[in-house]
Amino acid sequence: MTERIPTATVARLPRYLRCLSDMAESTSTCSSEEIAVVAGVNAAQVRKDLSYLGSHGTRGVGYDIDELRSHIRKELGMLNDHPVVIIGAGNLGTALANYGGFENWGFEIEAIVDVDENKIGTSVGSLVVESLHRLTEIVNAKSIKIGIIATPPSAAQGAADRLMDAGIKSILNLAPTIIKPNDEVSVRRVDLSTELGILAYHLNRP
Amino acid sequence: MTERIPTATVARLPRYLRCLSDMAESTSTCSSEEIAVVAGVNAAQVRKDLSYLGSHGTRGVGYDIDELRSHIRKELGMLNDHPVVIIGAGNLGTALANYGGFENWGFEIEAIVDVDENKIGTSVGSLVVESLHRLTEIVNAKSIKIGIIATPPSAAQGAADRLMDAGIKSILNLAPTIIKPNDEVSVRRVDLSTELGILAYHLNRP
DNA sequence: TAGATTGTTAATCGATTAACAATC
DNA sequence: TAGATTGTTAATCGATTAACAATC
Repeated sequence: MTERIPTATVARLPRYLRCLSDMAESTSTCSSEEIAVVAGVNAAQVRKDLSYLGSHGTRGVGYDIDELRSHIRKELGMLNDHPVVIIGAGNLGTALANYGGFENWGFEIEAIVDVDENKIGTSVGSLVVESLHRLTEIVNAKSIKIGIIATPPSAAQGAADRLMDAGIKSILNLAPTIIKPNDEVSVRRVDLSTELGILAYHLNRP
Repeated sequence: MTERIPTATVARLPRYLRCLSDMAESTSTCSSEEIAVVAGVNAAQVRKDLSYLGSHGTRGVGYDIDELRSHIRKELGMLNDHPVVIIGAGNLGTALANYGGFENWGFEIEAIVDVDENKIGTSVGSLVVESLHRLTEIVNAKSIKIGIIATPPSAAQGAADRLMDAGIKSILNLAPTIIKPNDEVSVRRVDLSTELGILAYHLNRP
């Protein structure tokens, strides 16, 4: 139960959670096969993934949906609040600050910072853009552990360095560049150009 | 050369391209080891990946950077233009329409559509938001093969259905929900909540 | 008990990496 | 030729899946 869960499994758990939410409306119990069909994966995969959370199913019956959902939420840390800071108040940073999808996961955008004097002080949703210089102060005051980089690529490494200096432990990098983390932080990168590039590649070879 | 390249390799090629751009400023040739260090992967991996493009290196010497870059670009289809349509003119769709990172890949946002009467007709960058009803017409007129779904989750499947009806072949789904594709299209999903969720999970177990 | 379904083991598959012959 | 580095094979590693005993 406390052993390390493979990242591939962690990445699938939110998907199961969504399927379970949908299923909860019509039934209170479900089989791995049913989850598998809705989630579009193999039933053995579902059972294996769920077994990392401990044994919460009942042989011959299946899984109690509500119980399973709360186990997954607990495992993913969704029961806690996770304050987040965004670096970069451009289009993408602004979109994220206004993005509704984070809240029911416990992610709350607590601050958005930028270096541009013209942006500092302007409103983004319910937030006011702060100066990057105040990053450490803000991170400490709000106990922020997660930062999102939404800067242009040229500024991304600088942003990452500032985040690491400020004591951030996890970084989501949305800038199309590779940043060098130190040993203390985990980084994940989402590169929309690469995603489109993979689709474009498959366009040519069906 | 024309054999199928593994998706994992396709996903790394853009990264190599970026490293090569950086290196091109100081040298005209480089080894797999040098690329590996900058890209943060294993040198054998680099050679294996590049070997899918055919043998373009020189033993004892390394790779010609310019030549390798154009081989990768060609393989990824970056030499062609790829018109793209965005469904959803909310914060995320607007951010993408204004996102500069796509152009040098040959991706051009040709249209952005929405169902909201209040949004239709308004400007987003150099585009005007069009009605979703005009999707097929626009897709045909501009020979669009790639669509990006930037709607709320509840509208994502409908958006996907419209895209497939219109003859779109590749879909990038940014809505936090799973869409059911037909056999004709390839779909990739980017879910920022899940990415944050994975980071949050790692926060608790270092 | 008979039927259903889990949890887990073992088999399979695919991706990564080490090693090294080929060769510049 | 000696040194360097590719391209590729074989070994390793990890993830997925099939199979089935356990058991509700």
